[in-house]
Amino acid sequence: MHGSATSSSRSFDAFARLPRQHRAAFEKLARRHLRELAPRRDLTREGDRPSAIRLILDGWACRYKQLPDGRRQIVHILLPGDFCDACHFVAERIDHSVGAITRLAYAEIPAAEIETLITQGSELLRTFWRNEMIEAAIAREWTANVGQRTAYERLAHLFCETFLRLAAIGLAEDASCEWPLTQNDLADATGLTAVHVNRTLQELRREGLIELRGRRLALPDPARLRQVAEFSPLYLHLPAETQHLLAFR
Amino acid sequence: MHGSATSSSRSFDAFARLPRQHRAAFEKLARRHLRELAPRRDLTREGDRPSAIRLILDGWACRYKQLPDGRRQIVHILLPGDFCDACHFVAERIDHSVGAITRLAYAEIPAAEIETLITQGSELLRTFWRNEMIEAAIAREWTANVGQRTAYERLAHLFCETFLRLAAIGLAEDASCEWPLTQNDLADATGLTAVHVNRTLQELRREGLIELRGRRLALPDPARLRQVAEFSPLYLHLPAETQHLLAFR
DNA sequence: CGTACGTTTGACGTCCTTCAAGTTGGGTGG
DNA sequence: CCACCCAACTTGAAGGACGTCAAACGTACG
Repeated sequence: MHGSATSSSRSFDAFARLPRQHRAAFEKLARRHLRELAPRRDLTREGDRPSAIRLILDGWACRYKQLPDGRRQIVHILLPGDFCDACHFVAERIDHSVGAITRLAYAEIPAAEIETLITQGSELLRTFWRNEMIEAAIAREWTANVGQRTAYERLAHLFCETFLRLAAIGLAEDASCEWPLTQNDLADATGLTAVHVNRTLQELRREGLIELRGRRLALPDPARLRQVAEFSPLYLHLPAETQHLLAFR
Repeated sequence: MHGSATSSSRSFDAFARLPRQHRAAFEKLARRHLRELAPRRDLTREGDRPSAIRLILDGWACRYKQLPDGRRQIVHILLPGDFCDACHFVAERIDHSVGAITRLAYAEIPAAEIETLITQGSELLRTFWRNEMIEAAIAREWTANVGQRTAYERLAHLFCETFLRLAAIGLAEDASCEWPLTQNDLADATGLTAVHVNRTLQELRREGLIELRGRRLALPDPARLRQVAEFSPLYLHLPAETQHLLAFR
């Protein structure tokens, strides 16, 4: 049972990262612009003109780039509470696609409404800027991940990052979380083939670093996983109070 | 002769990307805060607290991430006119390092001075946001580059991107430009070894796609290079009037 | 209950790495 | 002006991580 559109949305606040004075207004707007999307459908296609700001309320999505010859690279995983096209005011065209991994619930807030909020103070602009900064930071880490680490380390790193991000928004209990990504998705995210991902996952299992079946991931030994991955969470720029989660600090 | 601190700074305007109403003020500030740095020195180290906004006036630098065991990944190349720590207001700690490739001339503008400018209008905030968005876009493209392309395509792509960025700021003539990166740097930027970079460069030369010696790069057949690299410049978000440069549109 | 999708396995090939040894060339000092 | 030096570049041989191809197996869902 992956994140159905309603099951997990109770446990966290998708608006928590917005400036305090805009939260209520934003939530009200969101309620008027709710949308849903089936798994494996595209939210955004490369070349689209941004026309609204979308906030993911429930489910997983991914940013990906597709080369002309079909090779696909997932470059970011979007989780509940993430903005998905916050570049409305600063880009003419979107340079990548966004695809739903699970069933998705999101709010699609028209540009004009955001514009109004922005005129009331620069906090929102800073929030979007900060969002963009964090995405850039994660993208840089992914470049390093794919460029420098072995398959084994690469997968370990992806598990660390995603698990910690989930934990930070309250979507992980004890040491386990949902895991809707297929081995194909993992391959596209790590620059490997599905076959090699499969063999490497088996190795991670054999070493007692992950348990993974039935769309669910557990991390029996987070400290060692983190060490294997050479994972350091600084680049996620998580709020201080979430830094202590599990062995991840 | 790479970009010495003064040689090439005449030909372009480092402040061109700033909002019109702030350009003059910015330039004045910059003149009061000029700095230089020797090649191969670090401008910023991972973990630093951002304390000023730096604008590169002349020379090349790079953002890079270093794993605990020494492996290094260059994740972005910084050229004249680029901001180097525009994250002052949105990050507690910097999550990567910035190193000078050539001798560097830059302006280091204290945070407080920027803060003053920002209170005069939201244009500057949007500019920084847009900057961050473009860096994120480039970082995503690099992830795809390292994750999906072969060594041959990867290097071709890096040449396309960097050449076009240089051309867009007037630092490329006919079809050639400075090229201060060593084969070691290229290796760190592409996730390859220096040995394999060397062999792959020879192949690119043999195919008539690049000429590279004495810190200078020429692209005899940009259209074919672009095709080999599957390069599409959308993600650079260059102003429309630069899109036509050479065969790159 | 069948079908489609995801996962697993095996054999084999290759792109890229590793290691180790030259060679070239720009810069510096005698 | 030549000798020297060091970094950058080049070359070869051998090995390994990961890719490709093809088939079989498991499992969720209509």
